[in-house]
This record gives sequence, structure tokens and C-alpha cells, in this order.
Amino acid sequence: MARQAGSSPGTIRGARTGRPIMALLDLLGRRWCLRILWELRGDPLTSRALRAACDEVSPTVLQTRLDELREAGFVELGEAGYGLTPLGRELCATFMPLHRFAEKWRR
Amino acid sequence: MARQAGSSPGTIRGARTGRPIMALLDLLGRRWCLRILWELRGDPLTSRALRAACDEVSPTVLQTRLDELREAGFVELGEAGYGLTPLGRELCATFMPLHRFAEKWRR
DNA sequence: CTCCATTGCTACAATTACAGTAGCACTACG
DNA sequence: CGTAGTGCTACTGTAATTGTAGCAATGGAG
Repeated sequence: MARQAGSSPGTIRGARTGRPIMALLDLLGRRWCLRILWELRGDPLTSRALRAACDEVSPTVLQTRLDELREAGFVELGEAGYGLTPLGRELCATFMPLHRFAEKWRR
Repeated sequence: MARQAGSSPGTIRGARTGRPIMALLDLLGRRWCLRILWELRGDPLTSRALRAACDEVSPTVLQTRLDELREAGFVELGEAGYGLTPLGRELCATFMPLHRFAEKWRR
């Protein structure tokens, strides 16, 4: 395991404005991105386990998101598989209140 | 101003799992959704002002997202334009720490 | 009333992202 | 060697997003 990190896949839309929050909202607003971060909140997962956790996402998008998240410094690939970096863990902690909110929401 | 609310635009992907957090992550993970909520964090905006704030999004997607967010109960259309419901305001408060995080991140 | 500006919203064609399947290259192990 | 597991990519069809133009309704001058 543990290959090299991928190179820039796509341009972040809000990046040109110079406001980091816009770039972050754009990155997090891509499909399966939040879900991937959510599933990685615990122990590291292999790419296939991660794919299974994400309801069998297409590996195409999974790899794209993982490349983006790795480039952003939120995710890293270690011996045990994909896991959150300290920065990514800090970001993920931001979304934890979302769990309680979702239960309250219920739609 | 103040028309009727739109009817169900699209199916929430994670909804079938029965776990609200998945449905929420799916909804929030749609393009421009987080940004729209972010721009509405203050006073209500007209649809055109909101579009301008969102870097001139296509009105097609803007309307689609607004319909979804209204159906989810996060956004409402009043006399002053689009604004957050109490529930939406609570959700938006969850993302506020993201601002500080983004500044720290900076990529 | 007529003209004009603004609102929320929609139609349509072009483009892009995503979904789904299959499979490759590499590594480890028996 | 054969098998199984990993990360990752190619390919084609489908769905979503983009960008432009414009509509119907409302309200305020003139």
C-alpha cells in the first residue's frame, strides 16, 4: 500500500476570490466529499472498505475525491489505508454536531 | 414577492438508508448548497442578490437548490426575500467554525 | 393607464460531472 | 505458480450543471 499522492485534479471554484472559506465550501460541496470525510472519522479504511461504506460509490469519483482531499491535506494514505490527517480530523470534528442536528431534523 | 414553495425536485440519495445524517450529507453535498446557506447567514436576500453573492450561479441550479432547501425546511421566502428558517439558522451555525478553520487552512 | 424596473422563476442547448462496469499493475502469501 | 488483496484507471452511458435568454407578475413613477 501507500503510493504517491495524486496531482491537482480540478480547480477549486471559489479559490480565485482569495477567500479560503469559499474554496473550502466548494471543495466540501462536491459529491460524496462530506460522506467520505464522515466515514473516515474513525479508524483508517482501505479504498475498497471505504467504497463499501459509501454505499458502493463509483471508484472513479472516490479516487477523484480522495485525490482532492489528499491535496487539501485532509486525508492521507498510510499502511492501514486511508485516514484523516490531524487537520482533517479537526475539520471532521466540525461536522460532528451535524449528527445530532440530523436526528432532530428527520424530515 | 413570496410565491408558493416548489414541489419535490430530486430524491435524496442517502434517504433510503433511513439514517438522517446520510440524507443530510447528501443534500448539503450538492453543488452550491453550502455556499447558498453561507450567503444567507445574515439578512434575507432577493433571488438576484443571492445569485450575485454566489458568483453569478446559473439561475437553474439556484432555483433547484432553493426548492430543495425550502422543502427541507432550512430556507423560506418572505417579503424581504430568501432567508433562513430557525432550523436553517441552527444548521448554519454549525458551519460557522468553518470560517476560522478555513483561515487556518489557507491551502 | 402606460412605461419601466425588479421580482421569482423557467426553457433550452451545450458542457461537464458522475455512475457503473470492467479491468490493470502491483504486492503478499501459500 | 496461483490466489487474493490493494490502489487505481479506461471506457461508455446517464444525469447534473452551466450559461443565455426570456417570461409572467408586481410595483412605482410619469
